[in-house]
Amino acid sequence: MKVRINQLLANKPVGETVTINGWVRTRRDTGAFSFVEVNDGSCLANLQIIADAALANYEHEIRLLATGSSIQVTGLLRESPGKGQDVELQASSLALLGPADPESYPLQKKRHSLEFLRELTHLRPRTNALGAVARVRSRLSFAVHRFFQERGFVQIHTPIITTSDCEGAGEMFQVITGRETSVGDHFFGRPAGLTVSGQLQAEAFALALGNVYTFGPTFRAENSNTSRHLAEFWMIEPEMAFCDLAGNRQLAEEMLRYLVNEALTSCSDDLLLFDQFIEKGLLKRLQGVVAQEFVQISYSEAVERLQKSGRQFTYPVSWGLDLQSEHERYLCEEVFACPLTVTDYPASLKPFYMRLNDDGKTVAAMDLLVPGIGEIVGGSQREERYDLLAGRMSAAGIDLDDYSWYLDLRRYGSAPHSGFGLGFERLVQFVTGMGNIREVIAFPRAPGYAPC
RNA sequence: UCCUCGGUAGCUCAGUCGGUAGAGCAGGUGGCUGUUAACCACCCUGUCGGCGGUUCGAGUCCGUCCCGGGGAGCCA
Repeated sequence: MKVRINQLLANKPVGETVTINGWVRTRRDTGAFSFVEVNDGSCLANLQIIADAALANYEHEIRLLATGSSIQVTGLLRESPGKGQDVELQASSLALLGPADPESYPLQKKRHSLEFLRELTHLRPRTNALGAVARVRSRLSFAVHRFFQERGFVQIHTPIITTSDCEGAGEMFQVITGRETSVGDHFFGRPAGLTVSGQLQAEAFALALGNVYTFGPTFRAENSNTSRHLAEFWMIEPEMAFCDLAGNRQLAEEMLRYLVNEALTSCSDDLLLFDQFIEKGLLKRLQGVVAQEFVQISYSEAVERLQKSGRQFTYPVSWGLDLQSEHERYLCEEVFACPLTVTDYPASLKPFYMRLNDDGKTVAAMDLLVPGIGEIVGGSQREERYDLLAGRMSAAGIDLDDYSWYLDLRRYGSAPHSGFGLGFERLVQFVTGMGNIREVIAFPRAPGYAPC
């Protein structure tokens, strides 16, 4: 019976004959037999194979098995007399499927730096840490859908090629065919780009179906070279009709807590590895996120707190100026030491679609900041009042004709509505403790960087 | 894009005052052992990131470019 190692280690069917497939992590020889540790990607743990010298291919194949080789093993599962594992597989046959030349195979049975592994984008999922990231990411992705589906949200596949920019979301990649010969000769009849956000289109569906969400790739042509930016990343964007900023904030916090809890319960082995080797204290931090209420303050309160802190900052703090990274980090990491939502920013700092508050100066915006990463969620209540929206668009220099469809949503049956964007990779960073966002996506894209 | 710190063996790194390069791991060979980052012995391994300059002599000093880390801006 062909089984996966995670099943085998969970059920421990001692006395049964099973077949496993996987890649050799390390081999140790004794006089009469060899220990072969195999990993099949189903879990972090390896399975220890006992390959006896009596096997036909022992001398010319098994004893030469190198790290990275793929093998198929059939044998009897039995309790292990040694320390370090409960069960082991006594091989009755061991077939070498794909050898890996130890002279040239770049992955060794030791720890490599994450920077080095990044140069081996195609091989790094075979390592403990990057394999664990892939499993955690997959669980989180699934949990995102479960979270929304359990709450009656409808998933919308908003367009990847778009002709609507979303102000404040960054620069767009242009989409052209290569056949265009003159300016104005556009495949779509007008200039098009890769989406920087599905928000505007999601709003159209929220104002029809109530609660919707998108979860798809997003593209930003910004020349950002940081540990938390990618040119191609995945974003989750819920949009809710008849929902104000408070409800919006509540959903964001509930969602973050739900997803962290999902990782804690279904990826405990992988998280243990991160806790040990990637970020000491990760588990404690994540458990805190699940247990405690997040802090919420307004932008004005934040400015006040920063001014009264007595702390010397590089950048000035004054009402009307944007909060700098150092300010956000101070509040989030030192003052509160927990996820922090900052709301109601000055209108001048935020894009046109955010709803103007009654004070006439601020908008119903929110940024959810987490320690170590900074902004993980950015959202707002949307401006649902036609005149106010049109006014802010004009002030921003936007051609109203280009966005007449968006204004229509306010012209007919407009309703208060809210939504946010959650950067999926930043979530995976937060959950795994990975310091660089390029470690949490399979094939990262960044300025000057797209190797495969 | 800006600031800053780096780039030396397959990997992780050391290299003093400028005098021609080393360790651990990996790899190879042999030995030993229910081992588990196995262990012991021996062997192999270099465009010192590229180009140019200073110097009798450059891994080391200067210029420049490329690449990487950290920070900043932009944001998710």
